[in-house]
Amino acid sequence: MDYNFKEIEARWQTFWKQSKTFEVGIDHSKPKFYVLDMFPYPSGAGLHVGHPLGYIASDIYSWYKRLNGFNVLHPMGYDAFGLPAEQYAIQTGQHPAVTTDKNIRRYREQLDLLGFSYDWSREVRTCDPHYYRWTQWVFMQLFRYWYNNETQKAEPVTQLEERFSHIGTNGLDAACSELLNFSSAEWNAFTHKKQQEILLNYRLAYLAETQVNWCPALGTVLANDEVKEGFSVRGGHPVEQRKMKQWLLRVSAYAERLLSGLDSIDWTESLKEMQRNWIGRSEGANLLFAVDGSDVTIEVFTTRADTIYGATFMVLAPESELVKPLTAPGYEKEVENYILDSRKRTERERIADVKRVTGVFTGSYAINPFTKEKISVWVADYVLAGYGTGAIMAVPAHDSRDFRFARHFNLPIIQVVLQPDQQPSDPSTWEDSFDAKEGTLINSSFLNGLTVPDAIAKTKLEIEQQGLGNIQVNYRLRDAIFSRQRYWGEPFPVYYKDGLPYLIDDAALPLELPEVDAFLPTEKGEPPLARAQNWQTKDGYPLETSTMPGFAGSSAYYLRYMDPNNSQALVSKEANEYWQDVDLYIGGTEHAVGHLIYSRFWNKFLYDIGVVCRDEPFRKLINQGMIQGRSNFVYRMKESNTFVSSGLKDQYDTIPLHVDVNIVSHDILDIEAFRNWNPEYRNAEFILENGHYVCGWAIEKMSKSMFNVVNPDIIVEKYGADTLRLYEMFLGPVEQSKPWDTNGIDGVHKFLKKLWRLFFGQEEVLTLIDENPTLEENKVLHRTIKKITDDIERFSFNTAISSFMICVNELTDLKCRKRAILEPLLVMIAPFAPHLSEELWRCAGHQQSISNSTWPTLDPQYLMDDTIEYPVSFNGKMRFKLSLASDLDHQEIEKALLHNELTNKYLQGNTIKKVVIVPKRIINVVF
RNA sequence: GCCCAGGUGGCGGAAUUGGUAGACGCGCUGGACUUAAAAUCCAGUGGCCAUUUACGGCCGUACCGGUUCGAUCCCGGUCCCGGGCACCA
Repeated sequence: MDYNFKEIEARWQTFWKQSKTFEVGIDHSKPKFYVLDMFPYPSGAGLHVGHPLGYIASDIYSWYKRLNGFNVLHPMGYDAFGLPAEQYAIQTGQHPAVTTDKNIRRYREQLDLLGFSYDWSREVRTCDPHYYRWTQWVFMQLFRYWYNNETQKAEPVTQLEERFSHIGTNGLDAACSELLNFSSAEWNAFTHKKQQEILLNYRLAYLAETQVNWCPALGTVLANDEVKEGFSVRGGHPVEQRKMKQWLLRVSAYAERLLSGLDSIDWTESLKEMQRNWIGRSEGANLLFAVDGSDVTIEVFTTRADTIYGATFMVLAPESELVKPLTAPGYEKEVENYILDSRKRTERERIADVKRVTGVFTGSYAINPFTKEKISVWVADYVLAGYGTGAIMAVPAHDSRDFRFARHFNLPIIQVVLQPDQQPSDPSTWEDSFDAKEGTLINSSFLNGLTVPDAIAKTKLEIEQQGLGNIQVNYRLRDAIFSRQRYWGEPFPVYYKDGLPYLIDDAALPLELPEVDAFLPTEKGEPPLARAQNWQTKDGYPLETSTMPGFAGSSAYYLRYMDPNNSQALVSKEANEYWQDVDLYIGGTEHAVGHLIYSRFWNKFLYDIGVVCRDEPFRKLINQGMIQGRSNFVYRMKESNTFVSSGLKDQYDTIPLHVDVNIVSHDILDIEAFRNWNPEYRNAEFILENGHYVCGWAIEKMSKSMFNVVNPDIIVEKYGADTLRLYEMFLGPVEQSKPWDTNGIDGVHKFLKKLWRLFFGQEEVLTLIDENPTLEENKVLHRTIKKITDDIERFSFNTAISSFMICVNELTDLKCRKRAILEPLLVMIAPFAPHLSEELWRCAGHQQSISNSTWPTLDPQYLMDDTIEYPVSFNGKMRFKLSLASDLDHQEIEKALLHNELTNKYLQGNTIKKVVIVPKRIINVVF
């Protein structure tokens, strides 16, 4: 019987669905295992072969765990709010809910074709009110809590109010926007409105003024990737930075815990490193600079207080509140113009563009608190308002940006750190700054001769003693801006009274997204929700018109899968305590700092308030690589409709054009299909080589515009889902990016056919032999068990498939048809090729699904070898192999070696200096 | 610019702890089967040199240098490509 994948795959997909094979529930008799994929955003383009890569890997692992006796939670859903659907809605007028639903259905169809073992009864969609009521609910809790630095945990704002009414801010150590001081008497005397304003200063969800990319022509706020060089991508209108009142989440309160939590989880070091950099903890000092002839003080944060004697000027961020008071008469115009100019640049452009040096002098002078020298105060956009205090002391000799600035504006440069083994030199001869992390201090009064670390410590001490500032731990991690001036997102459960925000009743959740007449901002530039009729509470108070950002819905979805239909809670205690946390999380690196920081924050907060039992949500994390496209090219002769085959193209004047990879096979163009592809090519002529038109190729991003998109549907149609699953894994390590090339797929397809033949031979009915296996057969099986188990454990699926190929080749050579060998092999292949395995399992006489069977046990006796083939090297070069009994000791090996005549040949009369013997590995003769 | 990852045959990749570089597969070449094709099977396949009996020799993991008996792997530097950089998700 032939391998008929179409029939087999349809049969088992139906079977799994009907018998709910992969639906799971709480089962205390089994250990739990939670395997999660980062849920997709259902885009209109559907899935291409790159998307399922991680899903296949996680599906294999889920099967593997299931076969090893675990109760495996393996769900899937959709991250369904987002800009593309809204953009499409603006263009076509179609409601985003409609297009999103359509896209989800398409995604589901494509996912179903691949035979994943998801428990679809747990599906979630972030845009579903039953789901987003819990996103809104978490937001409400964030509003109701503040962060106590003393207990390192979130606590109810009601308790904070109580505290204020008893002792005021006395002894309070809270995460807040602004440090406040008041007594209980003052608190009690404040109006209700004033009290609410103050509480907002502490809430974990709070309102604040932030910078946004404002496009006046479109009347809306733009995302960073909608802005290019100061203009909107859509329409090319000018974009400026504007302050706007927005919701923020006080993520920074959790900075220390987000940092230390990394030590307890099994993520790659590189990913942890990215998060550490994102959190950006730095120890330093806040230092106060007086201003000459003014009572304004400039506060700077510096990690390099030791270089204070080299601080020769100061720089304020253009957004700094100090700019205005420090602009001296006569300088207003210039400063004003500079600030207007800098508003045209996005933050990213300001950080990345180090070559362009811009800035303006304020006309003011600060006093260096140590040298007492007057130093000029400047405004420049390389200083960012969001980090530290929005002002810096510039040490041009030892910071490259400060150096370039000083050079450009002719400001003094003083060397204060001397590199080890060097003499002081005149900074005016320098080409660049010396960004000194080590060395000794010079030109620095009481610090002279100290090493950098010692000088830092001594300066800090001095700062504290003299009251010039304070020691401070600073984080680069910023509070997350949580408002979007968009339609297609979660509405805030918030209304305004007297200009202050209040939460709506819990009972009013979910607050559903209202209908609007257009998905655009209003004429006044308000967000789309301002268009909704009656967007207000029952009492007539206006509701918030912003919506939540994309990461809101994805921050706790892994919890909702544990208990997706619970209408009383985000997740029940029982479900959370059973499923606990995600054991394995697979997704792309593009989420390394965004989603993966926010959801850790979100989870820690829920942990603090007792909703979840685990402090960290994702125990182990694997980043899948991207699948790139492999584009094909045809070469058209200029000003003609003649195409030249790749090998001959240099003999003509040609331009390369992308051609659809789906009409090219092994780089040979299907000329007929090409002519039909585009009317323009109907009458195309070709210059062939060896009777073929050979295309050129290149590795590029997989995208429609490159005509290199390959859909899983086409592959499944032609080769079947099992082949696609296998091939995606065979392509290379999951974590690595690699190009998709359909040409190689024959190899794994042939392998599956060969596997099929191993069971069926030429017969119509499958008959396995119940004889005892030979030693050789057992060796093949157990070597494979060892290899496959190891490979799956370390997520090396590509090498696992190679091992299967080797195993099947060997068993085919041995003509093995024995049940005791082939059945364990089948169980191991089931995670990779589930349809084919179920079919053969059934044909072998089993009534139950193969998913109910057990992973084979390794018998180490079959791994032993009596002899070892030692590679013998001379001075590190492998020369010949020596077969020796495996139980020989060091001396016996050396003896055997010296008796071998080849040894003398390669010694060429030299005397042996040393023989290195690594047991069971290698022999190296040194002469 | 900063942070992270990667660079091995014609191609995807393997080498798990510093120990035989190129497993496995694609492609290519030759052969078997066939009227023919498909399918299947067998052999060869990093480069250069040698090949007149046969054993071969040299080079080679982006580039330069170092550590080591031994380096694709560790260290220092350079180049190239990909991802992220806070409103794409």
